[in-house]
Amino acid sequence: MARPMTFDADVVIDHAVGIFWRQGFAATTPQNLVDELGIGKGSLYNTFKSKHHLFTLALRHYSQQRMDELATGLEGPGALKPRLREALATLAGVGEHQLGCLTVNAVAEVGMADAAVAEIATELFERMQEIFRSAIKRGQESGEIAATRAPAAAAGALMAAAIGTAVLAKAGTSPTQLRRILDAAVDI
Amino acid sequence: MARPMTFDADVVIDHAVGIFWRQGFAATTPQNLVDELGIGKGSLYNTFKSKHHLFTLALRHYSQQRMDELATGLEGPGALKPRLREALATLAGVGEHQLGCLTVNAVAEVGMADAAVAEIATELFERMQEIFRSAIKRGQESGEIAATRAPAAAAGALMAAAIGTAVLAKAGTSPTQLRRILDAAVDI
DNA sequence: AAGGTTCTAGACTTCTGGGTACAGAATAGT
DNA sequence: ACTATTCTGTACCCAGAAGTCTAGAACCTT
Repeated sequence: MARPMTFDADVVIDHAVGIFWRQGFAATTPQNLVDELGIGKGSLYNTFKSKHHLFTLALRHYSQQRMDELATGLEGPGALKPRLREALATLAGVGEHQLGCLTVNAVAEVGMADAAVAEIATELFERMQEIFRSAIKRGQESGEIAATRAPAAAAGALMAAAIGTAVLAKAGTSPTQLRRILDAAVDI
Repeated sequence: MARPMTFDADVVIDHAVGIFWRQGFAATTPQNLVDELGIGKGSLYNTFKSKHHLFTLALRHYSQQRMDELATGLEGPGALKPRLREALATLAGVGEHQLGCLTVNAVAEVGMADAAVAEIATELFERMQEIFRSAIKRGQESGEIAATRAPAAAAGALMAAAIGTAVLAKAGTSPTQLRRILDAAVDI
């Protein structure tokens, strides 16, 4: 018994991800959002409360999507290393957008000063490490990776490499060089 | 035949590094700078032209300082690996400020959108990789590191690990965990 | 088809970021 | 001591960021 919303909030959040990704949080104005999302300011603030809140929603959406992608990308039979390489390259956006990782950007921009962002980022990093860890463990069981290495620490190193590569990608490092770095990182 | 400046520009720049490091570029207001630097707005804009220009000066100052530190830290005789570990930990600010790396933060915040920042960052990354590369080469000559590895690629991987660790540090990861990650990364 | 309710567009308001202008203070040379 | 010059501090300015408010549109129920 009331007028229904003319847009799908999830679609808008998904769209907002791209905007924040390109511009960062501070550099994105409400006007930017209104223009690009194609909804009015009233709807924006009615539905999402504030720019900051929309940002956290976008960040969370992005994190989950990325981690699901990573998990499925590493699963399945066959050689692990090429899968790892590909997964890292995808995470860092090598060769396509070169925008780095939204979460990494967010952490670097606001860091601990923003509790909500810090929490989402911490969650993502934990999940990422866990995904890497289990992949490494599987690799060790199949004999592809030396069993001498502690999976947790190696997973952490992989994660650090992924994050570092994302930053380098954003800084404009060439895809070929990024590939070489990833190859070296995966050869643990 | 004119009134002399009552402050040393280099000292102020050095001080500004800390402010930008803690708060980021966008989140730092001219008022912040005036308050913390202890100079008037007139002097600020007279001497440094704009907030952005001061930022680039601070960033450059920081980069050079950090890289000099890194280079001297890796020189000298003795085992290379502990030196590397220590150098990486210092770069990422493990256990002290945990603010990550100013340059990394800057890249993640503004990225390619700011040509000056991008240039300084690229320079720093190149120099960092070069320092790592020559250290690795020395390690190979002394037999501490397997000669099968390509120094350039390994240096890139080390750099990525350093950057990633800096981000993780800023995200609030515990020093002990960061140490473990660095240990794994250095064991290439 | 009428009414209650919720959504929408966008004009409007507030506030602050970033910077300028200017009056006065401190010097070195003469 | 006087002056030309450059520095300092502060009041001021303007644009735009973030958010509010309201008139009216769209829908569901009955």
